[in-house]
Amino acid sequence: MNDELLRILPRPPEERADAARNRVRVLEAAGRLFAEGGTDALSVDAVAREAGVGKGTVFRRFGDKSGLVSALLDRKERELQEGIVFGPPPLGPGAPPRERVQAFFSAYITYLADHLDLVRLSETAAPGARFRTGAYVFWHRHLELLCAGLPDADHLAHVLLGAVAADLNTELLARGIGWDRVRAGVAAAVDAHFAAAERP
Amino acid sequence: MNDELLRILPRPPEERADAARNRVRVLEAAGRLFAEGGTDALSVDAVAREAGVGKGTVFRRFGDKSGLVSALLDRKERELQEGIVFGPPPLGPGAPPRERVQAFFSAYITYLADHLDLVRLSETAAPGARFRTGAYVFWHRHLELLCAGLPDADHLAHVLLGAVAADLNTELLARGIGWDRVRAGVAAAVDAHFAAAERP
DNA sequence: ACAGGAAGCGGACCCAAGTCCGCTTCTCTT
DNA sequence: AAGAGAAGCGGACTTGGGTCCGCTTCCTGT
Repeated sequence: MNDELLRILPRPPEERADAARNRVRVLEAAGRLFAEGGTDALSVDAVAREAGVGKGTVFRRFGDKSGLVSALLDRKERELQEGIVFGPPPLGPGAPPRERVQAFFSAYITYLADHLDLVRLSETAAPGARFRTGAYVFWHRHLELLCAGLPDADHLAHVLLGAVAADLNTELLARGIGWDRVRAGVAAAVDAHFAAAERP
Repeated sequence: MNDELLRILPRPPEERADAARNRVRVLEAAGRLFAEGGTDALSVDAVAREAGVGKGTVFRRFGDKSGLVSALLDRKERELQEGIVFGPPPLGPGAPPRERVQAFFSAYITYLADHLDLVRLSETAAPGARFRTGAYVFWHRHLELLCAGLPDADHLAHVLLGAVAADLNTELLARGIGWDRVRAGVAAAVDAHFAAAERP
């Protein structure tokens, strides 16, 4: 009967065994290379060689370099995402929108500060890559919902996310604007928008 | 006597004749190629070939591809810059800061909409290129001065400029968010910040 | 006019991302 | 157990940005 069900309802196409094996090989290789040599060591060729796999395989698995790096970041991103969906307020559900937005940016900036190089790589490896990652879509949607009361929440969410773009903040860091000022600045921007909407 | 002066005060190193000739050749070639085939046709190799010049020459003149494209945009940028420095209010001097900021973004968005592809190329050709162009420095300084009364004008100026980044707006356009909504959204952001500062 | 040195020139070369395609491996079906 | 077809594999190849360096052109001082 189990067999019957399986035949009748062929499960969504699963990853083949060799494919799955190579996925973890590549990811482990990439992690190793990054740990040793930073983003400079992360050429696709080098990753493929270290993983003992052909270059084509890497691209087949991850689409492009940006996808590979995103996959590397996936675990950390998920932590944040779970905190948003299931965690305690103010990051999780339960607090008023304004506080949740503040909590999100505070947490995101921590995440960004911890992984700036990789995030930057994942956002700039291909032009426009930033906006197509699952993560971006998630953050945007989250903010859009929280800003539902404000004018054009869709656009506003994009603009707010622009303030935590990796290449901008790499530049700010280089110019001596530290994470404390970034935190304060972003918080001020969020407050400004919510305050504007709260008034007649 | 003219000769004397010239000898005593050797003018700042001028561009050599052949160099100047090649600069205009390259720029004209690039303009031609772009007019015909858009940004896709703008590979450095193609530009060099069209200009009848070696590839190395292009890089020597313009530094990198981003620099070449910036040079293409230079004329249009200057118009805006002159309007800011010498033109009539509210874009030029004389109007209150808030209105000047609004006027700037309005004008900038018009410029951006007219040259989105080229601006995008100049901002993304090299990672971080955006922040190093003379134009960006100019816009940033302008905004920073106008926002002098607000908290952390330096950071704020960067964040506001983030809202008119070319790759973001390319994406917004693709998602059906038109220039009218961008205009409104940016104007709202500016207003929110100024309003926040005007209150106790 | 000319000599010397700086500035410029060009194209071969390098590196890294991404594509292609003939071959191999897996998995499903009977 | 075996055959067939899909999925995956790998590495040669393409493309495009950027560097290098021996040669040429220009400008300056005499």
